[in-house]
Amino acid sequence: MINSLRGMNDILSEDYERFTYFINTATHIAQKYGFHFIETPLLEETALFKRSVGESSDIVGKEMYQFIDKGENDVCLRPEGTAGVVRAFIQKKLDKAGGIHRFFYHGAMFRYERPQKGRLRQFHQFGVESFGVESVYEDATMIIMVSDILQAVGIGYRLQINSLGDTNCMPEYRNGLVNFIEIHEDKICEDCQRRKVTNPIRVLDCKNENCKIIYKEAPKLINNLCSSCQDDFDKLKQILDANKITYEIDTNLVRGLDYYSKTAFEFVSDNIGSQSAIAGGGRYDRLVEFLDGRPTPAVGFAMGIERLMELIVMPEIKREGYYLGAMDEEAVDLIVTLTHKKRKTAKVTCDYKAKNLKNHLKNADKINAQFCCVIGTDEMANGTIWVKDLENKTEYALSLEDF
RNA sequence: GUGGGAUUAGCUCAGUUGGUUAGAGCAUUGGUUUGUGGUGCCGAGGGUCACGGGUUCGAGCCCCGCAUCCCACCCCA
Repeated sequence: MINSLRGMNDILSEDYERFTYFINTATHIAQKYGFHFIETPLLEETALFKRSVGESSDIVGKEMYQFIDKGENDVCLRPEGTAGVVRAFIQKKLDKAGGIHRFFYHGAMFRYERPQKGRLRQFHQFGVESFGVESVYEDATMIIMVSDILQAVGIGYRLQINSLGDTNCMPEYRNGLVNFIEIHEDKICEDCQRRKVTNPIRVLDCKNENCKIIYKEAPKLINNLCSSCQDDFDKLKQILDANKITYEIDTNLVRGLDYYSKTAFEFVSDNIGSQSAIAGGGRYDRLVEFLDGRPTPAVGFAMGIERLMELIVMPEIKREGYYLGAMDEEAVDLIVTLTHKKRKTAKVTCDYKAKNLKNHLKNADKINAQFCCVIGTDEMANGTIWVKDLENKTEYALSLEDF
């Protein structure tokens, strides 16, 4: 038997119902916010991710499905959605066109990691990206949209926010942090010593207990923001307060992707194990120009659908459609014909085997049909079909023309 | 990539110190006082005990390897 590859799942039956229910709900909400669907390729040039997600990130460093194709191109299965959308945005010259462009997407992402609950090698994200809006109102709108989506599917969450600064204040802060790290260099873990060179901000996120204690004394970016970033962060909090979105400020929240600046946020759930981040996002004002576009402010988020799956509260399933069955072999042809006629307007399931009434009722009930319709000898004789509404238990005979 | 646990019917799980033919519930399927479901009763099918080796007279059980899942680390959605 051939099995699926490690960390790659089939989605069917009940899972598929949940999956599409989420996509449909999120799509509907994104459209209400004025976003438009965008589909980008699963395969992109490796350089795209190296330049956007960043060489120092774990994603690029060790988690990419990277290979050389038959045309000798260095390519990757996309590990996240933003890079491709930004590439498309630039390639279609929307950066030069100016104005505001808002997109949403959903689809498979690939990361070569060790799988566990809530972490797969092929997984699915729903995300949105907004280009051309500098205002922090847009950042808040992103957060509120995530909140709307989660609420719509019945998922509780905690929201953590932080500001990562911009080109004004971040470099200065980073220097200060590196100085601090160097003073304590002999006491921190190996990972942090590496991070000092590759991406010093990441040390704040270190899980090593010893390191955590040391970094309590470290300078905090939140206290070193330039006035523009500080104003935006204050405004963001004010907007969230005004819209009754509760949040926690997590000064150690540093997103793992290099392209973020200013607003960073993460939605977490306490009910799904250690892989608790269910949505994450933030502002990335520099990314478009990093990828050779005209400088364009941008902000977005992504949600991990598999992590949401078991939390989604599904709407009550309602009885729907018809079940047709025959009680005599001679009536089978007739109910098959009626099935095809009825399918033009309704969901219809047909049983090809003659059975007694009890069996048909059982079957109709099992598939959640609203009407169980049966033809037996009596009906054959007088040209009718027996119909029972399984919801309100009424039953009646219809002439075949009226059915 | 590192460490730990698990793997027995379609699903959820029992299975004694290693000892005849590996069980249950649910699901599937057949019958049922001969045309009334979601909730009766009786029966049936369904297992290479993940896979590959080893120890033993004998392995679901012990040992080694391997795959997958789960948990933790790392990191992220």
